[in-house]
Amino acid sequence: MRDSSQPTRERILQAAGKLFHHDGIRAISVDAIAEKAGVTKRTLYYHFRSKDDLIAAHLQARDEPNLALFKRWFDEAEGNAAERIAGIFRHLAQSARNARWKGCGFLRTSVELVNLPGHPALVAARAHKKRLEDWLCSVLAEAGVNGDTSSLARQVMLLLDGSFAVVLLHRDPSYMETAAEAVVRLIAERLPDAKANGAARKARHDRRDQ
Amino acid sequence: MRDSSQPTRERILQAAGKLFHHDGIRAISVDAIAEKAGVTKRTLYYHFRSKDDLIAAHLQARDEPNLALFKRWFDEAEGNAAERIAGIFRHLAQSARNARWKGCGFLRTSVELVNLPGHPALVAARAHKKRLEDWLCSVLAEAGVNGDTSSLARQVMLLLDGSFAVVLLHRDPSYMETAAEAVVRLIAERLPDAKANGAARKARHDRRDQ
DNA sequence: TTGTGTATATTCACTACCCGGTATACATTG
DNA sequence: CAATGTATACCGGGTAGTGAATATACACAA
Repeated sequence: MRDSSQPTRERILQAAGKLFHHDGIRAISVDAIAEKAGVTKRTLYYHFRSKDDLIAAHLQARDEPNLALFKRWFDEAEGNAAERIAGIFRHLAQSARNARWKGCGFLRTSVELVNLPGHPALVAARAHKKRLEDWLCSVLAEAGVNGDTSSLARQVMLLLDGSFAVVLLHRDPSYMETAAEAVVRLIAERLPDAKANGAARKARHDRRDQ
Repeated sequence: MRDSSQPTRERILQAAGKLFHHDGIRAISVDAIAEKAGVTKRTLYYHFRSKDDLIAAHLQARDEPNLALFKRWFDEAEGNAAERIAGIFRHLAQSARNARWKGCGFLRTSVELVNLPGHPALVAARAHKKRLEDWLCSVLAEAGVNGDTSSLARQVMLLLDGSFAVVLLHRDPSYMETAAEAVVRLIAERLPDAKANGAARKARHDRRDQ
């Protein structure tokens, strides 16, 4: 593929990203995206086979950067694993205070396409969430969490996606602080370096029994 | 309003409910609703001022029954408050195993209307979720939960709406069992009748200090 | 260097259709 | 008659997607 083709495709994806995020994929027309990108609709259809293809490509393009952002927030946070994961939620709360914040594009897309089971964008959305959950699972395992780390990672995902949904509905970012508290409570007592904590001692004891 | 007007209006609402739930509000046309209800579009517009009005009326009509269902699931469950709230999640998991299950209509509507901030349906959706959270809060308070019951109710709501979102995305009801586990862990250690539990003893001790 | 073929990239104008909502006339009932 | 419903037929506007022509860039031959 030629170099000069990249910018145009990128510009279309960027324009689509902004508009999709702001109004939702069904509310935005192909014409609006083309206009925002400064190209003709016909050019858009040269780079993408259909609107559905464009939606899928948009989510695929967001996968990596989104994951990287979460990892950066985790890396930059201080404290044990529980506190650092909670840090992600606090960063999210900060983002959600911006009026333009519109929740999670992957989640929203999966809702908007609920009646199209095989849609490629749904596949991309699921893959993204799965990758995030797997990363959380590995982080918890590395932190030496007792018991079933994959179950704990799923609980964190429930709180994360719950935050996206609830904050979008109520437009109240404080729910993300609430989620952060829950995350700490669920993880902290399972960490090996929990000090003088009855529950943690009991957990370690249980594990020794097996 | 006349008696004979009620069935027609009801039939329209019921048809709209089924179609909205199955495909989403933006994917369903007014014509489709009218046809499903067995009336002409003009009749529909006699009973409802606009499609937006119909959407809002639909959510308002679902508010009470939905709440009642959750309360019934709670009442019919056995065990302490934590177990009975977890019972709601297990009932939800059972529902979600049905292929026709499509998540929470209130949540989905709030996503589909994200670009229309003042939409009456959004008001209805928020009111419903608030009512549910308030009910949870009162249930927790009656169970004698230690500490901040409203914060705990918010955590349960995060897990509930997180379940709706995640299960809809992955089409995997087992996440609701995971949520049930998290609910039990978050609530149980705060219950006054927790036996020989170090964490619970600590919680009671903290409260005595204040 | 100049001409020519070819793949890439883009534009304008267009179709066929579906959408929410309505004007108007007709029916039923008290 | 008058109020409440219902039916047909229609409107303006927006939708995803396309046909045909054109512009650009570059390889290669004369």
